[in-house]
Amino acid sequence: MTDTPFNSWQSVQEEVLARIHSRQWKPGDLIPNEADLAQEFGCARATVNRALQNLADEGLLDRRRKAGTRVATHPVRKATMYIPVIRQEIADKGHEYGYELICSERVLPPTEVCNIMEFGRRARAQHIVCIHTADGRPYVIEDRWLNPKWVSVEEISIFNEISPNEWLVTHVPFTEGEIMFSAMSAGKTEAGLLSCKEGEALFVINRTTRNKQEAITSVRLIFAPGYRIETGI
Amino acid sequence: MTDTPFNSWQSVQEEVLARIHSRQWKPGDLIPNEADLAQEFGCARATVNRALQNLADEGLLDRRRKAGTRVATHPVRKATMYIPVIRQEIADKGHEYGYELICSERVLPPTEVCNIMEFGRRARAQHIVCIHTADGRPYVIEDRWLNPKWVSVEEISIFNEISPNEWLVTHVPFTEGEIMFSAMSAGKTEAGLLSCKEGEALFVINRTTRNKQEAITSVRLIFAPGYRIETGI
DNA sequence: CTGCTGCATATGTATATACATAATATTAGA
DNA sequence: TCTAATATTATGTATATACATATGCAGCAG
Repeated sequence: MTDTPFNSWQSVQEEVLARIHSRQWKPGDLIPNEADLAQEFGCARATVNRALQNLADEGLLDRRRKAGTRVATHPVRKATMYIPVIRQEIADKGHEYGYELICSERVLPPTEVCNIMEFGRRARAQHIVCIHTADGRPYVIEDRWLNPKWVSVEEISIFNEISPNEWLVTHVPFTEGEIMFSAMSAGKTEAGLLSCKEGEALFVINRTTRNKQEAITSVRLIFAPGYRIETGI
Repeated sequence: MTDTPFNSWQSVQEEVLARIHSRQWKPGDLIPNEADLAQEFGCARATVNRALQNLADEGLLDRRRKAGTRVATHPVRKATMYIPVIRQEIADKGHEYGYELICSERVLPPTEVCNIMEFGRRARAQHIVCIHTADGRPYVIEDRWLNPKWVSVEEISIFNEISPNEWLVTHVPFTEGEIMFSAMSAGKTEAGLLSCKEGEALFVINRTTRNKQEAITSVRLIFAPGYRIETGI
């Protein structure tokens, strides 16, 4: 029985969560409809709606009109990773940030990059390789292709001072993109830049950002050995 | 000028997004308050509120009472990864799923596991190693420690038939947990189980789930070479 | 038995209103 | 001038009401 009044959507959400966790409502179960819950909790339907909708967003409930609300059978583990600007990430860990431009050239991208960025075969693009360091030690290689349409030739010289990673965030807007996590073995190049042994396992993030379909940039971040990315669920 | 009526929170959100993307409202800018926007869009403040709140949830806006709403300076790239049950993941890719139990033993966990799970030093725990296959080829090693408090001795025999990964989802509730992505080199054991070469780079997911602080299980998923996890931003 | 139609129903959303809360800005007091 | 009390303001939320929309299901026609 509930003698406390559920007068906030958060408290309703907590109660619903408690019932799920206590298995009073088991995965797959149909739970009472909003109107009934509102009456039971002594609040408005809108309040219950807010709570249930939020839980549905988080993947704990499945809701369908007319069919009602049920506890998700496979509570999809949704992990939300926050991907900060690299300088920030290093600073947050309490290390001193460093940046070095390794290479900047305007060349024909490899077909792989052309495919991802949906480039014409003949168009040159800006290729930039740089490295971010933490307390002087290599932290991550940033290997990036830029659509020249979005970054003028004059602007490119800025990358002697500031990393594309950081500059782009505040200067070029994007509407959508893809991100991919994977692992690779250090080749000769990576081993050299990251001062690690060849063959070591490296964590890799590939990211392409677009503005209304059109690719702005595609980057591959190759982290030094031992890097890991963590979050709560 | 807006001659179309913004009579749904989605349309308001789109308009706001458009203004951000067009840089009419630049990162750091203070945008008009809800009441003014409501008037401009010809809708109720609640509708504007829903739209802005949603954008704030996605990290595109920063909102503070009294201070107002501004465009996020560092639009934190938030990547949401959906981590399905392995069987489902393999089935979704159109492969035939297979499962094999490699080892099941009740032993003292290594200190590393004890620390993560906050176990006593003397308590034995259930250790399970199994492998998931796609079309007969090794897909991922599941190396798991179970808190015996949450899984009875009788229940353990079920793991001859069904993977802990799958069984736990529907049988043991959890309230929170941590997840970590990293990379490792294949040792002799991993190479054997995944039939790959020693030293190959493998993608690794570590996950610990808890119920009200208390650890239920801690698992390490070691994927076959080439595995990657992707999502949109 | 099959397929279509329409009704009942649960969720989804818009609105006006009212008050709560946080945090800035202002003012009064020492 | 500095500090503390107070007013102002933008967002946050609860409420009742109304209507929109999807869809399961029953009933009907073929």
